[in-house]
Amino acid sequence: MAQRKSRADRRMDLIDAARRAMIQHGAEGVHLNQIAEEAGLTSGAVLYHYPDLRDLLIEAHHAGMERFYEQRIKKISGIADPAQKLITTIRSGLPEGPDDAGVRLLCELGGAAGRNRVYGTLLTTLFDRQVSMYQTILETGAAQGIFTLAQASETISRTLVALEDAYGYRIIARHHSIGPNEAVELILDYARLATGHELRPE
Amino acid sequence: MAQRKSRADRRMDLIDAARRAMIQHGAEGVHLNQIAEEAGLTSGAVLYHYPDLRDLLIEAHHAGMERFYEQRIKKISGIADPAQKLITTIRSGLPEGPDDAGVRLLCELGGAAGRNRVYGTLLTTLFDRQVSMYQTILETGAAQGIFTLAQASETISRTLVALEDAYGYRIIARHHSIGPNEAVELILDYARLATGHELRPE
DNA sequence: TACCTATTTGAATCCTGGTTCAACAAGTCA
DNA sequence: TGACTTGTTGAACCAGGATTCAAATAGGTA
Repeated sequence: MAQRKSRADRRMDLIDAARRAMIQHGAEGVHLNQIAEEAGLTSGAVLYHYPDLRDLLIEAHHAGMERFYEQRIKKISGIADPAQKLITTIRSGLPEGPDDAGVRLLCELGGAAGRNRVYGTLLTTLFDRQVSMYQTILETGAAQGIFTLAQASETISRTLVALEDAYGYRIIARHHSIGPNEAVELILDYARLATGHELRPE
Repeated sequence: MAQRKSRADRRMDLIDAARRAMIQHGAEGVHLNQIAEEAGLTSGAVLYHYPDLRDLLIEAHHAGMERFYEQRIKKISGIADPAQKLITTIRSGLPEGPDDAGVRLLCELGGAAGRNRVYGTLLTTLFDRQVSMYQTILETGAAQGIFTLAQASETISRTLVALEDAYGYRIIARHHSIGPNEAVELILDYARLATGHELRPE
């Protein structure tokens, strides 16, 4: 028998297992048994913790987003210079490669969001939070006279997040000539135009 | 009994039915019976034409993309002025609303492309074709002295297609403050920066 | 008209996946 | 230690989806 665990621990395991299973089989194509197997449990045990599987899937997506967002915040938290901060932020929004689990999960959601209000709201919220994140950086830089913004800070921020999203999809789909490095460069090229800063990575 | 049809006609019907069914139930969550019902047939009849359902799904996606691309080409074909052409092209790449069937189908594919090479290739090909489309417009405009390009035409084109994609997802997910009009305006705002043209719709 | 073939049905069958639940195991606490 | 709680299993059950195929039927054709 699988090791017995506390309710809280097991739920965390299941959320993780669901994340992995969804990446393998799709957010909507995933089956209870696949999640159970991924968690090293039987389907009964999964149902014991989540009588309604949809709740587990939503929690898994939610957790995936939080993790994604927290990781970004963490990566940029120590950087003082707005220009370097901007560069790092852009990098942190892209998948590391076609198999990047965090972004894969987000991409899964894109289609489902059209059918499922909860998923739509989750994605929308994430988008808005990322926009705010960029806006703070841009306005700090502008206030310090480092950036000369060519557009409203909200417009630039939305554009940056949109570009991350779109190139994320390209990378996941294994575009032959757009990988993580090319995507960073494409986005930076826009950012230079929008901030009037040369944005050279240190 | 459903009206008897020729092989070619029936296959077209089925492709259309599969498109509708996938939009309702997801590219990977869709079931044979749902497609059959959508086509007004029994599951046996569907299997008679497509012994392997995956072939039907791929053809349906392919057809959806072709239609999407052809519609864009058609909308801009009569326009001579590069600026107006650019504006119209941008509009034609966005969904008309959250229920736009063409774009919904494309969004379905985003997640699956990470798992399925065929889907990845389809999306990649579409992306590249759209980039070429923009590139032609930009270079024509530049040659005529109407546009003053601030970046390489390929970079601008990629950025434009990426923005369309990303805002398409936002619109499908029913973002509260980004609808088709706002998305057009956001993209145009970038296009102004990149082309040096004010891009006023006539 | 009568035949021939391609298309479609409907029922039978198999299979997969979800759901339930009694029994059991592993802790916990008095 | 023994009773109690909680987590887990495994088997039984059920629903529904895929697959198969003989039979029915519509259209085309000679």
